[in-house]
Amino acid sequence: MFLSTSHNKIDLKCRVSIPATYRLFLEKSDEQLILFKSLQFKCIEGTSLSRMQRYINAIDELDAMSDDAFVLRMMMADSFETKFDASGRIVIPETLMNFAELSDKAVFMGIGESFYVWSPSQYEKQYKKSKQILEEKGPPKLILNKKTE
Amino acid sequence: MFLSTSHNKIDLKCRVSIPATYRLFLEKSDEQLILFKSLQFKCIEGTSLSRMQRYINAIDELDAMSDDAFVLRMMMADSFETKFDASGRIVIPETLMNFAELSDKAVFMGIGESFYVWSPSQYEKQYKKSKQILEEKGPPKLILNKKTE
DNA sequence: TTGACTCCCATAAAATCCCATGATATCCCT
DNA sequence: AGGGATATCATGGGATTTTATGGGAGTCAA
Repeated sequence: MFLSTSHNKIDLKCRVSIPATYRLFLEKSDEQLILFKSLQFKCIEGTSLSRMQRYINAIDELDAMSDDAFVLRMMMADSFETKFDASGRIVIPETLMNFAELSDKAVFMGIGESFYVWSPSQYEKQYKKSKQILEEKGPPKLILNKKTE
Repeated sequence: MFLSTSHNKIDLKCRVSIPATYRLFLEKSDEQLILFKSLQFKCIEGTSLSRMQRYINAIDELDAMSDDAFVLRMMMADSFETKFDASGRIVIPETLMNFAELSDKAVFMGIGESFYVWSPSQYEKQYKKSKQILEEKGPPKLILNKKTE
């Protein structure tokens, strides 16, 4: 599982250490790491190859000219398979650096099956936003055991 | 897996470097690269020989005398098995150069099981369209429903 | 002999590997 | 529970390899 948050440095070669817990999770399940542009936020999303595979399979099931197919193809085209170096770092592709407005610092935020990579300022913004929503609207209704019908 | 996007040059001999990640994916699974006219767009589609076989099988499922089968067979007839040179380039057949309106630049767009080769202007168009759909309609439903299984 | 195609060599830029180090965290023995 | 020994983590930088690209020499066929 990808959990917890950590703040790591991005060096001049765009290398960044993936938090050890994330790395171990991937290694233990013998998975490749995929990075791609988030469809919802100005951040990078990271996940396992096999999870990405699910979306790839979905493309074949859609009408090639459908709106969903267009968006999914773009998502694949903006995805990158990454490799760890000997010390557990990856290189963030330039496209993704620009998209997420990253420069020298990255905030890793684990959300279970995947994780987000934010610039510190974007992270601050999202963090404050969620805090504000929580204050205004109260805690979300969360149903853990949802009955199907 | 064919992922990510790259912009490569086509030289005077119609040679173009296949992105190293694509090439390695094919080599690792010991597959030949097939290029053919896209059935949906004005671009070249590239895929492995074994996936092409599935296309051909799908055509056989159709009524052999139908217009659909006829059109599909005509398109498939213009598919090419390609060879890499020592530095990982292929020569784009003239038929495909014309069909996709390619001249000196090619955009490779990985979409999972296959990839597209666009002229820069056609690529722009496709990219903008998917971006616009994303803005207007939001992410595909299956992305939001992030349940495993 | 004139194209068209293939093989071979060259190179600048970029990606990757390799080694080093300080800071934490973890272990282990008493 | 202390407290030093050991491993791991995050980071830096140089050396090496790979990638993308250009161009020429050899080959085959019409």
